Amino acid sequence: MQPPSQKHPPAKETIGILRENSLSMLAHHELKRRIIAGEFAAGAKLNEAEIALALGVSRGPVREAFLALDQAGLVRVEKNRGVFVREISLEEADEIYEVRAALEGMIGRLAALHIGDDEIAQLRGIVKKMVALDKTRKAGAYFLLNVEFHDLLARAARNKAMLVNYRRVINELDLYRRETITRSTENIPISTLEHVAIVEAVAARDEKRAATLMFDHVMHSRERLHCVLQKPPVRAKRDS
Amino acid sequence: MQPPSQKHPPAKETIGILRENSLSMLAHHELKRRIIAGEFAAGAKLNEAEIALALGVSRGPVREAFLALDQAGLVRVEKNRGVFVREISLEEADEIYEVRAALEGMIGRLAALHIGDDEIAQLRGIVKKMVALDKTRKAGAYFLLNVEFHDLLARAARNKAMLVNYRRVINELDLYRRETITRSTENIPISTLEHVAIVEAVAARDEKRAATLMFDHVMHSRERLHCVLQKPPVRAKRDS
DNA sequence: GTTTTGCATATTGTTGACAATCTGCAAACC
DNA sequence: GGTTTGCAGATTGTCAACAATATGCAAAAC
Repeated sequence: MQPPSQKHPPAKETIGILRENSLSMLAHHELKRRIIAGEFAAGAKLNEAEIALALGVSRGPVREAFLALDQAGLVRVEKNRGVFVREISLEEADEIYEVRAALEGMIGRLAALHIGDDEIAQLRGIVKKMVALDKTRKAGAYFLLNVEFHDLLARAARNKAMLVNYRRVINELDLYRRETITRSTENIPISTLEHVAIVEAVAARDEKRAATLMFDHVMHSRERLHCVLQKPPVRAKRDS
Repeated sequence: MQPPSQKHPPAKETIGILRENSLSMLAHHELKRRIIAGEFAAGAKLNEAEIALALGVSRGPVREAFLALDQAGLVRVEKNRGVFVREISLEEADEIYEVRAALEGMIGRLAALHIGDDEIAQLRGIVKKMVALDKTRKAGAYFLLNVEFHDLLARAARNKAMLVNYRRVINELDLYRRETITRSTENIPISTLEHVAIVEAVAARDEKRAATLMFDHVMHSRERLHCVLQKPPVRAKRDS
């Protein structure tokens, strides 16, 4: 990538990273990061040669990363046409919210069983910051706290398979939420109340209540999203 | 792969498949099929060159397929060492069962809302065959009916995201179940009774009951697995 | 006898070249 | 004028060669 004739090129650090990860994996992680961070427009075409050049590798590893990202649901691959950042429609987001609700319900149940006291304290700290933010109504800061809150609970569930599945679903949802540019702040107080109730249930080791509260919290979030978009939720009726 | 000088090489059929799928995708699907079918031993090393030769393609597409299969949780990739058919430990299987229970609960709920009368009839047909099998105690045939039963319900939920996630989890579980070679048949009657109850709840459009029954059914399946293995389920206690 | 070192082999990681396909535009045709 | 046909350029799909790494074995060292 660059001549090795430099005082101390990242050296030990870089060499360690290169030892563990192939260029494909590096490309995979970097592209994943950029997509989630929103550095590519939704539906944007990702040019193989261009990205290979930008990452300083050849097209092979980039192609391998693309296939992996396709499985992760972050890009869409069309034969002979290219790969595109996945676009999530409102209908798809609704479906994914239902998957998330199922997972979060179980996460609440498991967290109530396995969470440690230190983690409960951390949850309380996050909620405290959320309450403080209610006054300022800063959507960006609240969003980050919300992500941290739910990820902490997901880790507290002590279930690696659950954590992997949860994060994949969250990544897909972020792909959509990125499109609803600036999210409304009017619902923050309600959401915060729900978070408070969840922490109490988990801290009380009440698995049934934690599961129900988490499930409902996600489904309410979905409804709140529709409120903001001023559209009724889809699939409320029965089809054949 | 072979000289084109043959009367009618698959022609239209093959050309159509080749038009839609790249060799990477073909390799991905074929390897996925073989892994799920159990044609590779658990933990077996998959040699790039060997498989490329067997599939009649070069190593490139095979490598791309490997990375995708890694994301799908079917193989494990170790840098500079190779890819191996993923081995699922009992502890991992326990975790995955909890993910599955969460998803199946939601599937029961959604299926009760959206399933069609024709599908209810199909479910009843499957259960009928299961009841008939109770007498013969053929584990293999029962296993296939069970897969069909749950997949039909998953499709009846009318949620593509849910279906994708459900099938991925099932594939991972099959990796484990394949190891518990011949499964005990003693629990078939109990499992069948649960299936009957589920169909009734779904047919009655009772979403709450369908959700609970499906969730419990999966968790009971997990317990039955442990019974057969004569080991207590893990993670019954609380860790820090 | 045990451990270590060094090589030979096999396998994976990466690359650049070539083939196949798509896209856009302009000329020809009706 | 509108449609079709046929390039030219760009992009993707595939391959085979080369580089880097791991593995196993034999010889040397202690």
